Amino acid sequence: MLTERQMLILRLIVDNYVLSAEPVGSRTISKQADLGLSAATIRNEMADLEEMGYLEQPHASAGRIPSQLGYRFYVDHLLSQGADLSAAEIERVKSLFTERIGEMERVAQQTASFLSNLTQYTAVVLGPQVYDTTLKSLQLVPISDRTAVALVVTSTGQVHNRTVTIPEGIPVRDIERMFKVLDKKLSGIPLYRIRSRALEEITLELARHMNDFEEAMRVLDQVISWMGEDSEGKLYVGGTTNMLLQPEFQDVQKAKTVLTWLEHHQDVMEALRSDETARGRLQVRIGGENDVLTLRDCSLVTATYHVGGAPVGVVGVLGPTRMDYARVIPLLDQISKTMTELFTKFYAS
Amino acid sequence: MLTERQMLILRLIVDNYVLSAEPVGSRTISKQADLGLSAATIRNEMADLEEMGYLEQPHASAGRIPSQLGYRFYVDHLLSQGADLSAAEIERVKSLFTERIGEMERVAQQTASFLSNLTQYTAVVLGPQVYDTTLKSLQLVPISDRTAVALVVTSTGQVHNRTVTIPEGIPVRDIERMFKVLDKKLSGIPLYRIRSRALEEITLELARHMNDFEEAMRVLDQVISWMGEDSEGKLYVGGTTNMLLQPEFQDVQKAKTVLTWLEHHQDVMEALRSDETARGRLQVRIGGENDVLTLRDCSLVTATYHVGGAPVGVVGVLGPTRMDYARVIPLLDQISKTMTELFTKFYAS
DNA sequence: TGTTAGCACTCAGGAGTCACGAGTGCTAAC
DNA sequence: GTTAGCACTCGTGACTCCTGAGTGCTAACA
Repeated sequence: MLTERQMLILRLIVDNYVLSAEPVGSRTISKQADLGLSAATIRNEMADLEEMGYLEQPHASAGRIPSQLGYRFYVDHLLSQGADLSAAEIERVKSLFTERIGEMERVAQQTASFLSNLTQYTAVVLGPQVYDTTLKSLQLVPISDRTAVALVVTSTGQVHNRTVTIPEGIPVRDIERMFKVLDKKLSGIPLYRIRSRALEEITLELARHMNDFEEAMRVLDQVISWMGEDSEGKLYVGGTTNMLLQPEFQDVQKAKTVLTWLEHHQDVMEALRSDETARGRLQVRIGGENDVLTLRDCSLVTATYHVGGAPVGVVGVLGPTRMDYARVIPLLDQISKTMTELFTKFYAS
Repeated sequence: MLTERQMLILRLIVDNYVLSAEPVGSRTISKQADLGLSAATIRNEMADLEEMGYLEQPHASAGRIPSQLGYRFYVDHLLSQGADLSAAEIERVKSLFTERIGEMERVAQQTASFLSNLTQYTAVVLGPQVYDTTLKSLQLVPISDRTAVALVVTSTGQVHNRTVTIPEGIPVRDIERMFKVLDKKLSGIPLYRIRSRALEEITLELARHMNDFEEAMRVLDQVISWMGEDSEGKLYVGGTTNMLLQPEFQDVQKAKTVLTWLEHHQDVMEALRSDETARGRLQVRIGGENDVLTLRDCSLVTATYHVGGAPVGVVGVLGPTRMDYARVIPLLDQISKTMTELFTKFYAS
């Protein structure tokens, strides 16, 4: 639909606007572009682009800014070719991950902080999900007469722990024994199944070992009940305050809504997870394309990382709609690839 | 130095300013106060108070606002009497803590969010320190051939874990055996000592059991090395964005400095920890009294909570200097008391 | 001697006006 | 199809003026 020239102009406008955050005028383009076109010509093209919905005019005597549709076209068609990182940059990303291997749980945290530093936007990382991971070990460490710490280690190397209080009347010894039985019986079983199926299966076994069965069950439930919820992976946010660097968030009220949203990890995770299940590996949600109303002035670029072909987590960058897509997208692409490599290598057992 | 009447006026000015965030004029006071004094009289007193340094005038034709010294006097002398929570409120605070016992690690987090909700300021909680706590259990759970998760459980019920990579050439079995030996040898020893003393002590023992001693030592070091650092307790922040509610932070630049500071947990922890070692149980740092330059427009009210007489953590509220001290101080006092009770009861083993 | 009424003075903030300039749309000529 | 020229638009910043809240001071009062 668009002529070559129109696409070029649209691209130049987006590029300029991303950089300056101010409406781009025809003269600016005519001076920059190699094609020797006068401002008047550009103006005609701009008018056409506006009519087609790719550009907007904040007010009559201002330049043009890209519309949501404009960004979308830019991302879909004007970016793909040659939008890759240089070999040097790829190396740089990789080196950041190889430095401190062996602290898997912190990788997500580090990635968030690194990514936000690099982009000057806010970074979000959804830690590896443990849905189809299995139980590796279940342990109980007594602390005092009535308290103990229950430990759950998953096949992905994640550790979950919960302090449990032991009801009066039951010796800690008994509970310890119960956990030892469970450890043997349950290891290797997927986490999400443990609660439903495994519980029944071991009921008989347990009853044999224990007197006060009912009470003991309650203790166990304290540990197991949260496995479902908690197996969802944690959220890591980096560079929240970078949002305040952007001119579009100089208004405190506007900034507050976004920052508050970022504080509600549940909501953020939901937004990220919906991308995880999407078809593509890399998602770009521009402004109103976000389901969340709060993000109508923001863009969220996300990439999933995988283990053995299955998506296990999400890396994302949140910024204003006027985002430097040309930089963020390849970067995120590379990072998610590197994370996939890393996690695959690590979890391969 | 101050007459009764001057103190009353100072108190009224602070009370009003805290509420309205706008300079308080003489007429406002004369209308409110029960003492039948005209605005002119109040003006005279105000002029005196200003001369003494307790009040300030933003500009000639404006009302007065409390100076740092004014707040200090208010906190020190005008607040103490009857500045306690009502019995009902005390109950309310207590009930919030009794609801979900058994999740000690989350208490700090919950307190932060609860406190920020209640005050509309930002809340910071320094989780229980584990300095003089001892090792309860040290365990290794193998994940794959070359990786394993090391678990450290402390006498306070906290769990630390780290993924370790096992160097080629050493069978996981050997490492497992080493950990079992260590578990027995080290349990009961204070965390901060483990690295220095215990290592030497068990060297001989270990050498007997293992062939590739050097390499194994490296694995162990991965686990132990971070104990010192990590035993410092974690920081929990709640209601960061509440800062943006305050009129004094409507300027994005001002807000950004404070919010960014809050993102640097190390710095915040340092600020809190300096209060922990201070004499009093309850600290009020008003504006420039804070060492941190960033906080010169803020006040930080902190209270320590204890276990067995020794301070183990800090609860704090961060807000503008124009803070509702009359509300925050008793609240924080009560919360720290309740936390002390709670932790004491819990850690008593 | 402390308190009050009255009055002149100050000053931040909002409303109104104006000029500037960046940018557009349109028309006519190339 | 492209461009030069020109009239038109409109946000922005500078300037002025006005208002009202609040002060300080003085003189009178109890």
